[in-house]
Amino acid sequence: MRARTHFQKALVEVLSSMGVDWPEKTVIEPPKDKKFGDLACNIAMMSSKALGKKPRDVAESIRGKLLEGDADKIFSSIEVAGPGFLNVTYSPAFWQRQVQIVLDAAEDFGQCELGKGRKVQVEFVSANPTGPLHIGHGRGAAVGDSLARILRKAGFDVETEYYINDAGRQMLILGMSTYTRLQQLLGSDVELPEDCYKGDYIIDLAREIQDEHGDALRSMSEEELESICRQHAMTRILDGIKLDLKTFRVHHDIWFSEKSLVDAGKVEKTLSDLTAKGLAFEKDGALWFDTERYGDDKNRVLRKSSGDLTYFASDIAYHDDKYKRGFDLVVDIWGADHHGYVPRMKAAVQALGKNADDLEVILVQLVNLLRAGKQIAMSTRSGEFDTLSDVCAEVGVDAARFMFLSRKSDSHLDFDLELAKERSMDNPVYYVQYAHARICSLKAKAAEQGIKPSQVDMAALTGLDTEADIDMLRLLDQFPDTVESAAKNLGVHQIGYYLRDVASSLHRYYTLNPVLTAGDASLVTSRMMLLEAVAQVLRNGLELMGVSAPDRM
RNA sequence: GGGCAAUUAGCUCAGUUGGAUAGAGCGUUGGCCUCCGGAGCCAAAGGCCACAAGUUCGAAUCUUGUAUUGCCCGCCA
Repeated sequence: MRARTHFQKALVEVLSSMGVDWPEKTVIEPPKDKKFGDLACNIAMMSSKALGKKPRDVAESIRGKLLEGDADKIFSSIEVAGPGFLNVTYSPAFWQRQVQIVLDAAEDFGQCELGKGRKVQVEFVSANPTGPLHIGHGRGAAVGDSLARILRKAGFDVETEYYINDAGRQMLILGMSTYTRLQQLLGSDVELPEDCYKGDYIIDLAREIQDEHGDALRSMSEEELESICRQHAMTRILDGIKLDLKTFRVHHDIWFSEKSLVDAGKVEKTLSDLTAKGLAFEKDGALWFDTERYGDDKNRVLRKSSGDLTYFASDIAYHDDKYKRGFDLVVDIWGADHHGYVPRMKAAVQALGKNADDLEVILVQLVNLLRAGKQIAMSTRSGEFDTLSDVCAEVGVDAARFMFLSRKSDSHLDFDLELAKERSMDNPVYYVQYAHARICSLKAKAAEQGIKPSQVDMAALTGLDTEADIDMLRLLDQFPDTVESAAKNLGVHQIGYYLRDVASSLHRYYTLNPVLTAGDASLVTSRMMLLEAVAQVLRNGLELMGVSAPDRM
């Protein structure tokens, strides 16, 4: 059993014997300072009012009952400290069993029950298929994909989705851009209209059409040509996006077409439903949604006086569709410049009969692309920007993903290409991977010497009794808590910080404690098993980030 | 003008239901290769958690105000 689980269970028993309910704000956590033991709990302060006694007195009586019930001497000490904290220290034997727990669970170690099978959808990237993915999309892709992995690990039933904006004006502009480029290739002296996409990739697409259809193009009508251009451009760009994401180890279960919503009449249906409920109304020739009643600054237009639908209208229909598919929680990952869009979307969700909390929006801040400290200018309009595939090709998928996940989503990220290639602590992906490779190297060497830890009796683990051993074990025991916390707070970056801690502990352990040359045979094998458990946790953590754990570097 | 977010060591950043003496990396300074991978380790210095009030046993964390910075504010997508 894990330490926190054990402690909580023991406390619940003691409290119920005292006739007190478990206080909601009770916290059990490893204290900042090791001298306060392995775990600290504030339960005496939390329940002192209900018992009508001083926190320290409550703590003392809880302590007594805990020790009474501890027949197997799992606790090596329980202390009352400060204002009434209960600090417990576990026996070495308890910690040594963690090796077995990790090795038995193997790739499932870290799994927890937080989600209880709740259905969650994570929708991310969803870039318009009008051009290749750039580095900003890459961050959203890394965050979304990693979040899905974490939520799965935390016991949620997760589905990932990409929403394809294939119905709006952007597609017309894309078609027009390609069409114009094609005209130019055919020798016509036309200018590219102002709002068109100017990237060179559009010229490539036009050239493909030229190669495919040849002289047949000259006999086609303008409508036919535009349609061919639009179709070809969208299909090819979407294929490119799918390929980029695959290379980036990002997976979407569902690719959902906006056009399919519109064609099925679901957008119109949603609008009439809102109108029927009295939430939408006509004004100045347009149809408005009364988002103000849900706290938005102002009401929003659903259908323009021109008759065109706004994006907001199809977004509402889209989210309605999501909930009708049975998701308990919907997570949307957006660029932070869309933060003003959150209140109206939350309003829409409530109008659909759900709670505002049934939609979580993660805002991903902009990425500053740098090279050796100097900013690289990015602009889709001029067509000069760094694509995700360029960045991956230069620094590698592992470094890119780790870098994207190295900050809270909602804070700006400086992505320095030179730094991402560097092999130093500035670039922790190598630090963490190196820790794993070191263990693998030891294992290989051990195998040469005929040491096979997997066959060793668990009793040998009693040799793991130094402070360094216990520190290591305690840290491994925190992995499931880290997963749970990352899932609960949708804080994807927490995994990377934890892994840096584990790697740091491993490097220290490795430097200060001889493993293969420890002398005593059972000590050698028990240390090998400890390191095997460390490697397992590193692998599991890196897997959550979508980063590889190489055996050799 | 209104709204959202941010402000923590020289730099880049962690710190989430309020907990004990505020942490990490980089950089700086000084050490560690007879030794399983030095892409490593150890140690030191470095802080008024932007500022000011408030809430309470206790505040980097919650409330209010101020300052600075970024972003958003269309019948755009």
